[in-house]
Amino acid sequence: MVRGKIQLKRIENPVHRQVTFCKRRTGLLKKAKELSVLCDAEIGVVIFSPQGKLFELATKGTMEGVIDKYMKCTSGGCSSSSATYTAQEQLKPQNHDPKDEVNVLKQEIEMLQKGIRYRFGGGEGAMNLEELLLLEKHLEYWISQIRSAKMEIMFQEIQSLRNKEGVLKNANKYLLDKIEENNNSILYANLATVETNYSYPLAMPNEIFQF
Amino acid sequence: MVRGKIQLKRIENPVHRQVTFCKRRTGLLKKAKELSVLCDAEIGVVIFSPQGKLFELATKGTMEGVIDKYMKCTSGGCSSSSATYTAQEQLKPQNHDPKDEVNVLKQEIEMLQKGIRYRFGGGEGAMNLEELLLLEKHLEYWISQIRSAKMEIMFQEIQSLRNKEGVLKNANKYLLDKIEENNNSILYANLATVETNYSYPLAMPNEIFQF
DNA sequence: ACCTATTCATAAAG
DNA sequence: TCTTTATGAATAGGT
Repeated sequence: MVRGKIQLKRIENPVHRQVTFCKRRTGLLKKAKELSVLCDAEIGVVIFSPQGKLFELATKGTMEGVIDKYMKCTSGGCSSSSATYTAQEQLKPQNHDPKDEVNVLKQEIEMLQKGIRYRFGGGEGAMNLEELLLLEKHLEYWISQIRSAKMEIMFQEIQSLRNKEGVLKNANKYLLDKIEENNNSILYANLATVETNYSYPLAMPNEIFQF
Repeated sequence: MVRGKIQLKRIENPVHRQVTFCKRRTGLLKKAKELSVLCDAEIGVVIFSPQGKLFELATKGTMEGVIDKYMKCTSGGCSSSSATYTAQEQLKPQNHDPKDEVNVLKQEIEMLQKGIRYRFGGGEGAMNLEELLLLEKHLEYWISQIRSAKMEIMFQEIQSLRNKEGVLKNANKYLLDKIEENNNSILYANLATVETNYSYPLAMPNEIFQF
């Protein structure tokens, strides 16, 4: 039985890790096959165990076919333009919603990283140092943008939770005072009835009721 | 709502198929990432939509790395560490305390960035492409490490605050109930004194003062 | 390997 | 595309 949410960290117990690897590997390949069949997609999955053992799945053909297609896509243009970004103002996103910004920037970085990997390998399209410096600066900038956008979202959440905490604490304080007040009323009510009928029998110290 | 078991065949309705593709693609990549993290496996996933659009995920490095490793595995034996991947191994910090890790990595990055700026500018110490590639990979890795360490800390804070919130809410609820109870007791106390003609003026139920 | 309480993923609808 | 919701599917931990 699943106890609590899973933690997204490396499983330290080697036995558990091995069992989980086996189960989830099966699950992953099953999901991949399902996606391929249901949606008519070509999918390649490669899994290396920590020991370096290979597990693979290629739907609609061979893994080599998938790799070839992948190479063509990353070099040519399955995804959108990989034009050079030179104008500084293009670096500054107009969008001011942090979440959108994160997604946009993630995509941009992904694209650029693809570009770098490809053109880095040599060949006619290889980049020179100047181009590389520019790209690196762009990447740095974009990474910092993503990070600060994420930070902003998380800080907002933390701030909001802290505010909630404050409100609740005040509410607690108020309620405690209220209870105190009520207790005094009870005490008072009883003492009052006592005093009017018995002259002095029960002058008990109030501290008894101080909690 | 899911109606019955899924049929493992191509979804004919194009809208449904597109939606399902989007959802399941996300799910598949998430599962792959989880498997990689939990079990320390290197995984590459390549998905081509029916329209030929590429979606990819490579854990622990680049897709090129995965493909290289795959090629080596399928051609020769799958025995682990080849020289290409020794650098990657060395990147893994042994330290598992997030805060220390952040500081260490920050310093390393700062140092490296200084080094890059210096050696990038040309002159006798200028780096060649290979060195730059290695450095870029290091930077990418370290930046991601810092980010995830930060994320972990912040998530912990958020979790802690959420817990606090829950505790305080429960406390509030409890206190409100208590007030209700006290109010009833006041009513009871008054009624009692009237009815018994003050024979036992102070036999008040202790529970009133139990907090 | 099997079981099952739980969490997770997701199809359909809004 | 997002959110919601009801339900099927995956799976962690035990046996």
